[in-house]
Amino acid sequence: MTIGLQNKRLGARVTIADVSDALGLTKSTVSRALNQYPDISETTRKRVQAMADKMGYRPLSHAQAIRTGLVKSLGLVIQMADHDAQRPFLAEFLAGLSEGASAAGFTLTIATSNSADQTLDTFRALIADHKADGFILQRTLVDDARITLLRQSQIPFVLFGRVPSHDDCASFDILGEAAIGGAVRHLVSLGHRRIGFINGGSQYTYAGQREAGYIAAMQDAGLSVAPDFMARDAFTLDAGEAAALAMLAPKIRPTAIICAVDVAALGAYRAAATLGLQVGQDLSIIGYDGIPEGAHLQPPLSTFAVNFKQAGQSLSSLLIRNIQGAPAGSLQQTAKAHFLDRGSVGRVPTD
Amino acid sequence: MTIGLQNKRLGARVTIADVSDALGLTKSTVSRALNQYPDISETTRKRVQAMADKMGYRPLSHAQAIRTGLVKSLGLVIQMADHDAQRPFLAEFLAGLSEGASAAGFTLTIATSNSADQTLDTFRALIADHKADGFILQRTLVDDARITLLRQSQIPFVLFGRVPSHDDCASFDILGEAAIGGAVRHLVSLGHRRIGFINGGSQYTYAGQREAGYIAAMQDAGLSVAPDFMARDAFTLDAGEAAALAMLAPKIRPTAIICAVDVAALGAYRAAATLGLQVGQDLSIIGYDGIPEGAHLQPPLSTFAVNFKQAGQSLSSLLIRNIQGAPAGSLQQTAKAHFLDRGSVGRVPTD
DNA sequence: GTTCGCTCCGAAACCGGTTTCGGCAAGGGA
DNA sequence: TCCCTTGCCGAAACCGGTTTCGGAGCGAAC
Repeated sequence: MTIGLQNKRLGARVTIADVSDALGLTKSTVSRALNQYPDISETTRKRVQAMADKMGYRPLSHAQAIRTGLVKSLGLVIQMADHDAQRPFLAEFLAGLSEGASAAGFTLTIATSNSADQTLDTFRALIADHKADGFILQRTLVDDARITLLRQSQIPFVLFGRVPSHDDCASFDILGEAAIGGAVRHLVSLGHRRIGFINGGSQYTYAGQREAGYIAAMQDAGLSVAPDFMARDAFTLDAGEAAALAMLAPKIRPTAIICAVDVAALGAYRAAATLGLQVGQDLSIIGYDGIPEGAHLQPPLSTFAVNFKQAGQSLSSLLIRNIQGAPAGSLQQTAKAHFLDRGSVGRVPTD
Repeated sequence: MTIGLQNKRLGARVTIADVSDALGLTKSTVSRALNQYPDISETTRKRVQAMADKMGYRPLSHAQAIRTGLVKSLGLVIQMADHDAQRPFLAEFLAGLSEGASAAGFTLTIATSNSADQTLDTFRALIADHKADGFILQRTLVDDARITLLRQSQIPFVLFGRVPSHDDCASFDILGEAAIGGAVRHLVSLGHRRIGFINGGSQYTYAGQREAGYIAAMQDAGLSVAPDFMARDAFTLDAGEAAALAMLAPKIRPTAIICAVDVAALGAYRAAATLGLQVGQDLSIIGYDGIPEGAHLQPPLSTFAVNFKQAGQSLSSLLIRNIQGAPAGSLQQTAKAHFLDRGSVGRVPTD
């Protein structure tokens, strides 16, 4: 009999009650069957599953949420900043996050903010309204208030980056230290011995890692790490230009400069032009990030590209596992940046 | 007495029952009071509101959703494409959408797709699971399957663009025809009479509008619209270069070229360089979109910039009004692109 | 003094699921 | 044969809200 289906208006959603009515079972049995409860016989489990598929039943996630507490959504708060190297890759990053999320039946809830304070407020609001089961934190800071907030709220989260003071968090990161170390070794193999390093914003965790990679590789090569050959907090074109100019001004100057962020490398190109140095010949430059502008430079910038789509996928998959109960400490992954050798690197000039 | 609060564990969410208990009222009264029902006295309404504020009560949107049918979320499906001029502005666009949404208590649910077919599947999934109350459709097509799908699903949506065959939809759009028309008039005022036009992808609705703006302004100025001076479907750098080369090859060639999209203008720069033409002197070029690369060209590209943040805000606000019952036909807004006069335009060359 | 009509709130059903609890029937051991 | 598990499902409570319905209380009209 199809009693109970009669009063349904056409095109209305098929509920769990519709499925149970069609089978002559109760809602509870159907629910437990679909959720793999052990006290349902294999026979009826398959029967229920088949009927649910046939009728096109899809549970309403927000109806489930009120009992289970899971809204099946991942949260991302994008903080607007002028100088954000990840900006050109936002689409790829979102694509990765989205694919990783939807593969597990999760969706992506995003919000934006204009300042660090507003970011925290946004997090508080999203948490209070339980808009997401967990959050992705990109651009991690050495001292990151978001982590503190999420920790005390006991909400799952995953870091895009590694934070030394919170090394037990779930995280995914690109091995910046390995990339920069590789850059040093590559330059050394081309005969360079005076290699400068222009770092990015010290407040970000990546800066410490890339600097450590630089120093370690220099020491391994038996090269001195001269303070004059190191700059910090250059995460804009202008700052990169200024740092490069300062580094290149003395008589004894580097024959190669590694920039922790591509935008700083753009500034280094300008500095080279100002000083009449030919990039790739008189001065080798290696960047990091793989921003589109780098490809249009003359010569094109050799740099380390990051696969942001892959990063997004890994992050959402890690976060979902954390939400489903896996301990955060066991959810840590890393990947390598990919070197794009495009022309701004050459043998050490013979003078 | 605080009976009923005792068995609450610390830090647990404050529910509507907690509020009603604290006031000695029932859940239903509190609910109706907070939702401005007319059958609640002003006195108790204020009393309830005050207590709710004091206790920090915030209704769970997904708990409301199961009865009201509103999840208070706007959906956006981002289709990945290599040649998408809006890509660099995705962050601004999202910021606008997010601000407009959160101002009304809505959040943003986003998904990505890799093809038109997958986009439709994604929409179907989001609709089936009722993940959003309405959708934003950007990059509208002349023949847009998303519109058909959403129409027959009877889901609210708003277009970023105007679609002639669906002119009764809620929409926001930049007046591309006005921008291109303005470009023509500007060039005419500088003495140009042979003005070429390189259009973008014909499948997009913007192409028809910008072309119409070009033709109308040319005719208004008493200038002929030569077929040789018009190209279509150039939405990549290479295509723009090819179109510009073809247009500039004959003896009688345009002294100015208007490109419907900036990436095509990048190609036009290349073509000019190939032919030994100095941009801004021998050849004037005007673009449209305001992509970042344009600013780094020599000379910087004069182009029409779009305020994507504003667009996002308007779109989400229009969509929310539609969701709340306003007829789609009454929800149509337009805005103008902003001309950035940066150096790629000059007086007509005297030869 | 009834009756009528309002205003305002409580009781209870409802939304679409999940989860606890209890019980029936079949099977096994003593 | 009786009792005790065990497997399997139904009944009902529950989650956190919304909405319908009905009725108590009060003032005004007759």
